[in-house]
Amino acid sequence: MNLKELSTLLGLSQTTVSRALNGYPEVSEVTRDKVMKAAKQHNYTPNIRARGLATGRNHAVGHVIPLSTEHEVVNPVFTDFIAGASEIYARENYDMMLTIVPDKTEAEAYRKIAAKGSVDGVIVHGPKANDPRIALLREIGMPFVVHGRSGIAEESEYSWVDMNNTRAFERATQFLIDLGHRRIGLLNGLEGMDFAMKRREGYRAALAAAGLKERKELCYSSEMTEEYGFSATMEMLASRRPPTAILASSIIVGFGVRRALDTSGLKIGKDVSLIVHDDDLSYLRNGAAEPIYTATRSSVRMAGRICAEILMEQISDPKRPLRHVLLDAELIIGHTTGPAPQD
Amino acid sequence: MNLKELSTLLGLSQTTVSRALNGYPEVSEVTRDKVMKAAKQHNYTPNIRARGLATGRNHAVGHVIPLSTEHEVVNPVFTDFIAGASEIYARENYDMMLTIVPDKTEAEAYRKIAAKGSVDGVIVHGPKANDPRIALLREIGMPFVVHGRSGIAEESEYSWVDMNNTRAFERATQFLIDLGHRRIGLLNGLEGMDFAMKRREGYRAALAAAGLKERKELCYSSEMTEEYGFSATMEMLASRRPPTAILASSIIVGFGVRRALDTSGLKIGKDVSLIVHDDDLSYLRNGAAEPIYTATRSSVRMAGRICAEILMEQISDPKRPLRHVLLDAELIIGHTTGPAPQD
DNA sequence: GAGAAATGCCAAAGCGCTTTGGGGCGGGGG
DNA sequence: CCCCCGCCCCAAAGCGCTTTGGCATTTCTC
Repeated sequence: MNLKELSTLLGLSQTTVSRALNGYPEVSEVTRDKVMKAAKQHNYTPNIRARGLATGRNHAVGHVIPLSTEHEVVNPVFTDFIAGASEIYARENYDMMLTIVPDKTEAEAYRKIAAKGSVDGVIVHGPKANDPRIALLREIGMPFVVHGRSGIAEESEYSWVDMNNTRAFERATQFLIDLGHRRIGLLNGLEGMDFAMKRREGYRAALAAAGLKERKELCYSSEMTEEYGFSATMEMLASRRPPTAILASSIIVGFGVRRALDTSGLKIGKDVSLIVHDDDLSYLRNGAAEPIYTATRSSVRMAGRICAEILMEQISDPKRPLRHVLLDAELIIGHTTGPAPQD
Repeated sequence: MNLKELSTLLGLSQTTVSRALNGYPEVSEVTRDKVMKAAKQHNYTPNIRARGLATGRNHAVGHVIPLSTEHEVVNPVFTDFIAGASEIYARENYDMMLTIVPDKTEAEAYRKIAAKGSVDGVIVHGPKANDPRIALLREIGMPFVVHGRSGIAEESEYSWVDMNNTRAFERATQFLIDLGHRRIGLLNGLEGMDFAMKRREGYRAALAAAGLKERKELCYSSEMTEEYGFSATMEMLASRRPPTAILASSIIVGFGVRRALDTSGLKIGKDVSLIVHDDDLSYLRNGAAEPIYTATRSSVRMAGRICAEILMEQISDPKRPLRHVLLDAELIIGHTTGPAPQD
């Protein structure tokens, strides 16, 4: 069923039917009702391509999600981020186009997407500390929102939604120091990612404030897998001066830490304390009633919603001022932290 | 840059340029070369909507992924499935449209997608044991491939890619029985999902073969979260006759089991054995060199690739016979299983 | 009651592409 | 020398929609 068929069926012109459907004031309420009913009855939906061609607007946004070339892993937070974003898209009747791209060829992917002209805007995932995509997108002139930030570009020059990584890890570290811990391991995300840099800064700041030095042998950074959590912890535990507390950049890494401690016969929250960052993923809830892990928490699904909302805004009126949203992570106390053991 | 501009720039007609670009034989090689070069140089890509309008083919496929309404969780295997599928799409220059839909309104979502006409085919995720979507899609007449199967429809009437859930869980159960286990807990996926039914069948078959009865109090089914693994295990352990082995439907559930065992002071692989199903997710690798968990393993990323390939086939030639791919899961031995403890 | 202002509808152009149905031009066969 | 056939290329139609500009018809104003 297309517009033409529907309109002849109704004995009206295509113009009128189109206008009735799109809420233009030039048609009477009686006609509009009739049209609406007929459309519903015949399950008519305007062909999105044709509409896009005619209006120049696509009612679609793109997500380009980077695939770590080295490790072939796509960040598991995307499911929830996208779930959040798609709530908004559904409401606004927007489509979501997904492209998974090896991180090396990302820039090219954006260019291609822009040239194909099938989306009205994009969301940038996983910004590096020094990310060329921001400049690229500004040059192309396509609306975009960054999930996170990138150290290199002026923050005021693009829209972003980020959590306060620095502050979160500063507080977590501080909390451990207050509990008497002096040797605190950091299992950070992949070096080069902006969020990882910022977390390390927070960690470092808290240490400095307590007059402690950052020790290189306690700082790891890698793709955030369970195996990484395990092996890095094992390595630290085997060292001459093992940590009494560990900061892990994700709950999955935390799983690995837990396994390493078990394997080593150490009691979590007693022999070694653990704080994880918790993205509040739906399939990785940090406990039901009561949190299991002490964690810095910030919902990535919420971030998805906000990103999408801002992007919609930006698309519908490109003149709108840029938006910057900094989400605060809460520090929630679970069962994996306790006072530093006396030695 | 559009076709018109490019063609006047070259002093050729739009027809010729279009044909040169699309590999039609009616243009000379010399001209084709010139056109290709110019296109590359000016970063020209045909507007996808216009092409779609003209050809009736969209060069896009849809993924509708169900969002568990009750639990608001989207299955974490999608990241890897989609990563696999998108390898194929990238190769064929297809776009991927993603829609996340509360599972209640899925049927409607498919209808809408069909009416909008923006994709050439879809992949069906998370089929229920009794899933109306298959009949619906056949009725609509849109090419589709199911990831998994659905008990209700004739398997020969649609294309699917599934792993051998029944066989995998039968083997795993068998393996535990051979180790002397008699009380084996099953932490299955959500009841109603086809894969969960099939896994339970396998479990039951192995028990029956050994002359054992399936015990209701040892069979759980739920959304596959860590918390579920934990609490179900705790519950079983607290019962009069706790299990000596547990079968978990995902590695994440397995994490929860591990935590429950730790909490209870039980040694995994000694006091209680554990086998998990491992979808071989990139961010949840079951160990690096050596597997940690004893597991039934089947790569969901591979399944994604195969689904996408079959769908492409089906789209390019709808007359092609339907395809059915049954992937076998391997049983890999890790450190979480051992002989049943003597009591 | 005549002119002005709404009101409700329509015809046609145009978005950027593919594709059908020619048409000019050079070369080989009769 | 003429004709016909390939080889290359082109003009124009059409995909399904929105939107501009315009034309009746009705309602209002004085």
